[in-house]
Amino acid sequence: MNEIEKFKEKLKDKGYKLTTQRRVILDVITENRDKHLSSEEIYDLVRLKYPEIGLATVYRTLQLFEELGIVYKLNFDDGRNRYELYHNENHQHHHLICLKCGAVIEMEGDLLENLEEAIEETKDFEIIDHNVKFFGYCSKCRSRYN
Amino acid sequence: MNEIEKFKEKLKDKGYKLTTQRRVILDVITENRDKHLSSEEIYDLVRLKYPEIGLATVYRTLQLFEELGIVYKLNFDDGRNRYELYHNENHQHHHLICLKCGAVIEMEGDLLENLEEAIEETKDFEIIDHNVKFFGYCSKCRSRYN
DNA sequence: TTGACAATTGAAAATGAATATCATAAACTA
DNA sequence: TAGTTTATGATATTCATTTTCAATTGTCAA
Ligand SMILES: [Mn+2]
Ligand SMILES: [Mn+2]
Ligand SMILES: [Zn+2]
Ligand SMILES: [Zn+2]
Repeated sequence: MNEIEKFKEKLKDKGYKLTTQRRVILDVITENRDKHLSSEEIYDLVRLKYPEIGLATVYRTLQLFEELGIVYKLNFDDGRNRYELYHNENHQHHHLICLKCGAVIEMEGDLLENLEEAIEETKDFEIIDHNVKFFGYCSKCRSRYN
Repeated sequence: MNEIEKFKEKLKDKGYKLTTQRRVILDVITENRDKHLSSEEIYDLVRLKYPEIGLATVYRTLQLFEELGIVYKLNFDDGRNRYELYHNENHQHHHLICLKCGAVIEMEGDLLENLEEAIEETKDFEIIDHNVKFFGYCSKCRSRYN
């Protein structure tokens, strides 16, 4: 079963229809799997392939994709939602955000075992997901420091 | 030197004036040091003491307090800014947010040594601050699970 | 203590991301 | 293909936050 078929099935499962718009939006996100695009950035890219699309459709579709577990919503504190393709391992990649140039670097590996264990024990809190961001200076920006 | 004097000095240092509005806003935040209030919640509390204050002043002041390191801006993904008093240790308390009741629990202690070390080494990234949130179910919500 | 001047304020308008509304259009299904 | 349902695009709306600007207030030197 190919990618599109899987996608179609995921939609059909919940009574959603496969539309050109949804397909194009998925394409754009897939072609930019390394990026962390905002809704409007996605809108702009989608319009290159499908100029008639409406902005509301993009917003609606991103919401839908999040529900379906196709996409993961990110918050980089820049006042807009950002999205990345959901890969199973999502619960263990962190984002490093450069305070100077805004670069976003991914850190694979969870490495939160200590902390999560301490939380579950001392706070009796069942962790479902986490959101870990580091702010600082990337290597480029460090070299041309002051 | 008392609290107000310190505050006055912090302002004067950068050419800011000590106004009644700023003093009242600081009071409200201080009296709620255990909470994580949003801008509008702060506005409502401030109005009880100083009804003539304008909403814009509250927003402006919270921004200013953040610049001055008096207050720390939080993002709990609920579409509004929240603030807490800055205490030196800020770089090491995490927030646990209950997905059911919205409770916010604080987890003292950093416990990110492993992770931060790995980042600084493998990514050559200098960490200035981090933002760590855990989403899950608090003990109350766990007991009346389903 | 006063006055000059810069900083601050409140009210109101403006912004910007996201959502809601609704008539029309496309997808699915029998 | 017809009939039903879901989806779409254009537009209006919401809501938090920011901007604007005339009027007020705090500071500090004289
Ligand atoms: Mn990522
Ligand atoms: Mn806190
Ligand atoms: Zn950088
Ligand atoms: Zn709870």
